[in-house]
Amino acid sequence: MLTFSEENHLKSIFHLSSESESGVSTNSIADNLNTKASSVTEMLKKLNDKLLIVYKKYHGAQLTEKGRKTALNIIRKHRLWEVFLVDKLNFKWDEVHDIAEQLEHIQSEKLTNELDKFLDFPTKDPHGDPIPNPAGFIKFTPKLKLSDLNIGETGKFVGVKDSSATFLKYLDKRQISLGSNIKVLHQEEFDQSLHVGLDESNLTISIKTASNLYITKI
Amino acid sequence: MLTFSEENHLKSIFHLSSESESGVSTNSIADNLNTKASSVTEMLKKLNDKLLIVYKKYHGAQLTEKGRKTALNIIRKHRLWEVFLVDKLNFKWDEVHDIAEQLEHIQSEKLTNELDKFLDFPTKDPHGDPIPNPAGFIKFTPKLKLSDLNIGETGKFVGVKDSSATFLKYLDKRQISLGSNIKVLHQEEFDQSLHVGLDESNLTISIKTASNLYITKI
DNA sequence: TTATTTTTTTAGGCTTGCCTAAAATATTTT
DNA sequence: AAAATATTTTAGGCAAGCCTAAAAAAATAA
Repeated sequence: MLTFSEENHLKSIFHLSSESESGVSTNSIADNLNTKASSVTEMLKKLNDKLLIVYKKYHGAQLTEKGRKTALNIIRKHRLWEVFLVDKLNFKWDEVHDIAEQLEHIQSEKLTNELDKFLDFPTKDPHGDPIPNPAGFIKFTPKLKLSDLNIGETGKFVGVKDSSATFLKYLDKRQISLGSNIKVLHQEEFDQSLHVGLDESNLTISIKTASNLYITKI
Repeated sequence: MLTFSEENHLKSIFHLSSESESGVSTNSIADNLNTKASSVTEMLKKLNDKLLIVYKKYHGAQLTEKGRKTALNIIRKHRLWEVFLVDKLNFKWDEVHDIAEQLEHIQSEKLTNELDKFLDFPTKDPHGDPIPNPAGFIKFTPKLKLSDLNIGETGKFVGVKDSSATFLKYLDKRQISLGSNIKVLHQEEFDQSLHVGLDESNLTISIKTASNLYITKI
């Protein structure tokens, strides 16, 4: 049985691992969890002793297989609860994160699996992120950004890089929603902003926005 | 924002209050929460400072209006989640308590109220206990026990006093379920056990069992 | 490759929530 | 009402998880 703090550190290490090949740095974890490096160091020692990570002083942390499974189970719960909140309780996609951060720590394998069944075994959360299966398998899809497309190409909007409430609400306002097909029509030389076609209408989005939208090429 | 421990103490005081008119004793809270009296004393001081209880040294604790509202909100969440687990996720009534003990601490008013709506505003939890409304109003029904009935009288089984998994599973085995009408046919002089009629069949139940079954007279 | 800067760890401190043992108070018995 | 018992509080300690400041190590720049 892990504490909330231990679980949060594992989750953080998992998320940061995708960005760097080798060990995850102490500072990056501290930033991610809004704590201090010294607190993280303490925790890394503890997780190392519990065989959840491999930690070498001054060289960051890497999840062991056990740690990875544990992290993925937490992420599984987080994402299933997000689906529950949106699909069953009328929450918007920008309102679910903080509540799921609490719910992801509830300990009951049966609960998780019954919830999964109740939701009809969803494969993606409301932000398009994949939901790990009970065995800890997760289906990653290559992360292409809208900003990676060439002029004339079309992408299907399948996920967000930045899932802050601010960004999600902005997408709602622009009526950019998961599943939309977006065609890159033109790029402004001055500020790299993109003119795109979405449904029947055209709109302009900044390069910053475009690089936060995950797409699959069509 | 209260800690889990503060919430648990408030809940405990609320439950124990129904049994004693005046202050709830330190020891009874310690027993209830499986901690020690000295730990409870500390917490009572803290809750007193936060105006959630009135605590006088050596004279136990009583909830303030604020404390009562807070306790009832926790109980509301606990019981709504129990309904969710049984009605939506196929849990048995003896399996839900421990999970609801975790879920009751989730902080989101919107979540609680949306859950309530999703469950179609239930008034009772799976053990027959009333669910407080958002304002902290709770509908108590007089607690008559099956053992209080006279020979020949009939009661409708509406709740359990002891809601331990052991007792609940025992009731399942005897096919005694919420809503059943139970007629007291005869009482054994030797051990006070009761012969009762339930549906089409007759059965014998111990006086201990009978005093754990809440009924309303028919 | 030495000096400077950045990152990480160590040392020591704080709060919360728990504990045991001893002291204080309240309750019950005689 | 005094003595005996039971309950509650105080005192002091411990682990977890956080912090700041100083020391150590690693990375970068000169």
